[in-house]
Amino acid sequence: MRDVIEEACPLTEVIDHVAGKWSIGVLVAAAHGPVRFTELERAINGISRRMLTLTLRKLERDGLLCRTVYPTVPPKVEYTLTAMAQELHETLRSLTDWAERHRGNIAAAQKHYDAAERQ
Amino acid sequence: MRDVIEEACPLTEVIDHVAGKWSIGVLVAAAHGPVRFTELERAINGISRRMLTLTLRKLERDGLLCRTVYPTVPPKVEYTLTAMAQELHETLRSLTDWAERHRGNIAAAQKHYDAAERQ
DNA sequence: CTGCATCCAACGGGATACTG
DNA sequence: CAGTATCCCGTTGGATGCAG
Repeated sequence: MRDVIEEACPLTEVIDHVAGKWSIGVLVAAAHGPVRFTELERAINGISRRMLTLTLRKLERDGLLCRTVYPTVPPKVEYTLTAMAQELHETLRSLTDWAERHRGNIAAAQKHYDAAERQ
Repeated sequence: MRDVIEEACPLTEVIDHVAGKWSIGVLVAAAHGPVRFTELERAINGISRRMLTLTLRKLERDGLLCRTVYPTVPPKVEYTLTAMAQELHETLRSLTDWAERHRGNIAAAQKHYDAAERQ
């Protein structure tokens, strides 16, 4: 069998861009237009300021998020998905569909597996 | 804005199933038929026995992988994707496409971002 | 051949406090 | 408002050795 890592490489790259605990949340929250820092903080339940900042920086670095600073007082910063990220967001819909079709099966499989182990 | 976590939930679930460092590799390696433990170990470059085992168990628990033991000497174990996992594997193709279309842009964005930071 | 057990290092991520 | 700085801990994953 061929080296599978090389074959799967582009796939793992995508995953890495969104694999953080909060990346998907930001992606979804910013999908329908520009969002401000505090809006994100409220929309993404449980995220800390620190993690929000880190996630935003990472997504910005990857070219998925566009950061616009308005030099006002108090400061105002808006985050927008890039075209690339919009496309990704739509692509991810098929994954959501898969998840919704099979989440029941998965839960059942896990339950069954755990029951068998405990014996 | 609504609670985004809830909305993105099924999506993060899928990611979790595949987010391990090696899960995708196993998924791809097993996509074209049953594979044995040692085959996987060789196909997935750099994986340790420990991590291979852990990854296999996790995928099996999630109902993505089917484990068949042949009670021979020496032992022989085959891993096969379940129908659900096959479906997932095909769904992931669209992600691969996205990655291949944009990996250049992403690399450029990162380079640009890093250059701007270093000033 | 196919694992499991143990030890250990690195990293992600939470809590908290401070700032332009 | 939109961050940055520190500290700290749990989890992930690598290395190695043993076993059915």
